[in-house]
Amino acid sequence: MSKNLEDIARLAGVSRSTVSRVINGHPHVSELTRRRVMEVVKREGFFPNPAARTLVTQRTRVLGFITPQALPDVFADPYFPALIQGISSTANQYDYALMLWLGEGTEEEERFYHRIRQTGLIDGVVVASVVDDDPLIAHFVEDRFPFVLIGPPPREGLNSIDIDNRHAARVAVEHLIHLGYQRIGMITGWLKMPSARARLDGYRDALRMAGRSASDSRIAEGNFLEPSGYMGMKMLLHQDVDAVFCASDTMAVGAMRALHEERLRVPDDVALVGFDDLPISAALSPPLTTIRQPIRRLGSVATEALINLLDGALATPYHVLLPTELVIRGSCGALLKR
Amino acid sequence: MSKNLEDIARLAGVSRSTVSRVINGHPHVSELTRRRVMEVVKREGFFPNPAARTLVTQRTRVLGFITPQALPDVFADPYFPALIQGISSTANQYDYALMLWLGEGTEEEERFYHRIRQTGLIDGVVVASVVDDDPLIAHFVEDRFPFVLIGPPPREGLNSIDIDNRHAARVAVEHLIHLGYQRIGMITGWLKMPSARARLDGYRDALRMAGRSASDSRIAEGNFLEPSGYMGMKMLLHQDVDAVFCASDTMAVGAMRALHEERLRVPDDVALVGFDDLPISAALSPPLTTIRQPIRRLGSVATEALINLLDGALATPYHVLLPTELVIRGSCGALLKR
DNA sequence: TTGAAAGCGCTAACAG
DNA sequence: CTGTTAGCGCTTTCAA
Repeated sequence: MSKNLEDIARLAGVSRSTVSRVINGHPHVSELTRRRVMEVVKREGFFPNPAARTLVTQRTRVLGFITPQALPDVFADPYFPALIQGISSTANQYDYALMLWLGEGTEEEERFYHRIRQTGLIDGVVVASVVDDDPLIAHFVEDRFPFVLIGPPPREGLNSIDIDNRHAARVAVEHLIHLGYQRIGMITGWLKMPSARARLDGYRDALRMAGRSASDSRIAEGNFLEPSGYMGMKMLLHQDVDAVFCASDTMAVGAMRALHEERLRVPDDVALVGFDDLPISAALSPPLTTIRQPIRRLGSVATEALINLLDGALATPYHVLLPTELVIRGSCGALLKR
Repeated sequence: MSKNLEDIARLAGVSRSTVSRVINGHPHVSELTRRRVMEVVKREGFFPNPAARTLVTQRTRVLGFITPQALPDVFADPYFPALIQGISSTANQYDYALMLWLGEGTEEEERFYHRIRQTGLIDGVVVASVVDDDPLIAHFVEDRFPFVLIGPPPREGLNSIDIDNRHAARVAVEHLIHLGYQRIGMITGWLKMPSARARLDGYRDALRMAGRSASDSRIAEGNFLEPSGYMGMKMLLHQDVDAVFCASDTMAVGAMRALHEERLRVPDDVALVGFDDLPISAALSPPLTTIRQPIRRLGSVATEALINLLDGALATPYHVLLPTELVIRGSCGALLKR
């Protein structure tokens, strides 16, 4: 049904190879033939069969995006859409298509990996949201399959990109310190994830640099989700905190719920800082002070890095940390005069 | 580097065709050879080159998912992740891979469509979040390219699936009516989207069936997003409403913000019902009464339909409306004794 | 039940 | 500058 190179060649009165050359923009084609061929190509709405092309070039111009963890559980929020938007738009910009694999948890990583590889048809992958020592990574390394990581801390031989979680967390906590809070607690993310640990480190950094001891009794372990924020806050209230840094806005919402339930006010009784800057965060009452991350950008930069890697133009090892921004709203109150 | 059929054939002492038969599970292969071949295949970790296979079969076992609108703007929320999870997991279940295209708004639909088609490598697509008479659809129809729609109202010759927006909205508003509210307003979604209009219709249905006139002055046009909920509520307050049905939870959050600002209480001064059941909705104060939609399921069912379509096993025209669920929480209060 | 051989549509090396 | 030709790795008749 659909025409092929041969048909176009015949229609244009040239050979198959000439049409191929024209289509691929090779030099050494007379301006006249080029024009004649292009005309037929346009008229017939012809485009080369990608499978055939792939068969010989070994390139598909398709990228993959993989998240082994079932994302919507971990990042119930705009993280995933924003990331994927960044990846998608950059891929398109460089004329790549995008394939997607979401882990489901129900399936062993081993099978997951096989599904990805057997599908073939991808030149390289962006991998996000891995837990530590994800076996997936080991496989990619072993198979020498091109990939770029989003999220994990820089490591030997891996190309990766992330936001500066540790620094961002430090900034958040320093904000509380500057405002005069004395007993600052933290509700952490899911500590199996590097980002969660980095934020915890940042919290400790801030306290240490302010000459305070970071008592572990003021640290509640959460998992990024709302209920864990609620429970974490309940727990921290026994520790008499006057401010809490939450490793996600979602947990901050949970913390607020706990506070409301106890008839405590934000920020008067307990101040709150979140992390993410969700769309709703500005609409909470009080509006949440939080850390904004350039998630979309994260996806874009990772994708660009991958494409460069495929072109042999990436200076490896490649490690980038994107800066974040403290967004000050009402949940921390003004300078305390204590 | 990677082995091919020929290599495996040699290793197993059979011909290329026999290996192909074994791999594709054809009958008429002796149990003995089958076993011998499979052993070599396993040992060598062999899998057939998908491009070569596609070249001859004209099938890729790859599905596409397309959303022409830049989703994160329209559905700032879990809609997108949930939908894509449903699609992805069902595709995987049937041993299909998934490709993704997100519209960017910056690009004309014409080019968008070409990008998709030229990439080739997909057997069919699931299309979500189209506005009315999206030119994309016309193209697919014209090219006889297999697709299933998520979201639009049933239409001649198109296979589509959706939740029953109209009925769901009616249920939501009837809930308010039963509770005794008298002046029920609505903040609509982006009326260019069929789902937004269907919800508006449902609102009118409920009022009409209760023998009330649906005064348009109590309808505020929004766009699904938080700020439009805020503004819509501000406007409706002039209309002296005692309850408001919001076409999205996100707008309900905005509405709450407006109410707080005016020092009005929910539900005592104004009752609120949302639509979506976001994770945070249960955590609002008061917790939001809302409509829960089976978004993940929507993706799954659409994908299954597409796969059946590809297998020539779909009874067309195919139109399905998935049921929703009213989730009653605190934002509507108890039965009023008026 | 198995093998030989013909293509699927394209790129690229080689001649001319 | 252009055409001829040999594959890329697989499926699928057709014979045996």
